[in-house]
Amino acid sequence: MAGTQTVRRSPADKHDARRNQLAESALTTLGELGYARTSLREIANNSEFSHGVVHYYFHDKLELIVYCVRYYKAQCVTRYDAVVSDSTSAEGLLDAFAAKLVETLRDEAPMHRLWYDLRTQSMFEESLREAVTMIDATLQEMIWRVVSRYAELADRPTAMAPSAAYAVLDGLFQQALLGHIAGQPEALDSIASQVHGLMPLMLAPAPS
Amino acid sequence: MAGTQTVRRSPADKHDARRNQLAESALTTLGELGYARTSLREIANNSEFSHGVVHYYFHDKLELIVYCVRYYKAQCVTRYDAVVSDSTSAEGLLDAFAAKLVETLRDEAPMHRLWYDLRTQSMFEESLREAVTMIDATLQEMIWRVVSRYAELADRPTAMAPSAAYAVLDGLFQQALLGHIAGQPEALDSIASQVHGLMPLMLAPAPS
DNA sequence: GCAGCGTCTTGACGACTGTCAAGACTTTTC
DNA sequence: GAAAAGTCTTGACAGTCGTCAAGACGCTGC
Repeated sequence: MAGTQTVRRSPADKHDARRNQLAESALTTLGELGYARTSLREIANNSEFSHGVVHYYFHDKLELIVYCVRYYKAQCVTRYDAVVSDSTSAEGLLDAFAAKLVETLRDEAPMHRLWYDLRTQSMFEESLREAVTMIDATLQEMIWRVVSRYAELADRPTAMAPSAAYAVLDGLFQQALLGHIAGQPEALDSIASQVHGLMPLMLAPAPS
Repeated sequence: MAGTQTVRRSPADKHDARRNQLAESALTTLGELGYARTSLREIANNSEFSHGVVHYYFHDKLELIVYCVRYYKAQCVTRYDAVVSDSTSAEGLLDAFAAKLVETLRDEAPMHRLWYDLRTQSMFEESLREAVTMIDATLQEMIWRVVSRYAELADRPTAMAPSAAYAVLDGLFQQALLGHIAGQPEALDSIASQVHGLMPLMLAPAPS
């Protein structure tokens, strides 16, 4: 309460800062190794601390993982906001959206395979389910902002429910990620053209 | 070569039979626990053998897993063949296909979450990649047989590449599986109606 | 019955894991 | 500057894992 100036921060803030610092180290490790092969010692090795410190800031390994997942969400959710707000035509939005998809696929593949890993693990481990369900809903909203804005710019109503639109685009993205990681160079171009072909189908037929 | 009658089988056949028997025990365990949490001892517990026998029939844990994945494929690949061959109209095929999707989702959820688990793990573990890529291609062909037959019956050309059609339907299926396992009762009805809405979009617009 | 072979069990090994307690080091407080 | 509180390291624990060697069991051919 008192003394929280620019330099000096409250102990609670510092505590949270350390948790975030550990979360970032953990996310790096998780993105490299995947959920199953990531140990607390390996996470600590990728940070500037020793392995015991994790239990000072997190009660559990699971608490750390869930914290990481939620922390990661905050970075994801605004990814396409610029695409939505900056586009002035349906075609322009589509191009920008596809380009952003390709960019995120190329630059953040480890984070995305981690997401798919965690989502799949939640089918086996109930403790992950709540966080995963919440993020999945957030991602669906994110996609829907793109699709509904696309419909608005095209002056045509949407022809698909938000959940279906998300599932379908997610399927394309996941396939592209798989191909990209497997070393197929055509995966990036492929996702772009597939998205260009698919998005118009999400709108009601144009009044011709 | 000699003496292979109805009753007596060659040692090589018996060897293969044991491998398949172990593969089935392994698949049961993998479907319950997932790739990461499945140990060789647990697999052996779900069979009538002890944990050491695995190393008699398989060199590695990984060799067992890959063998399982390939073994599992043989059961998958013909799943929708009856749908394709028995349908006489586009609407009939669509209904049968959607019903089969719901049935497989309801009755074989563990096997499918295992498939998604292994496919995701292949993004981290290269040794799984070859088998996964091969199965993915086989599944894509399976889906394409459905879609192209659907187009044939509807007397309209397809408007989507095989890979896109597979990715899109796979996305819907995965979302439904996730919902179903998370205990959402509406997941089964939802996938049926979503597929009904999506499949017509895979064909070129009807000449009206 | 005995040797030989294929099959399977048992028990052990080294490595790795999450967890936690004991204490060292640093910072804050009075 | 001493005491107290907060922060971090070290080392150990119990457990699990994949792997493998040694040997037991059962079957076949002689």
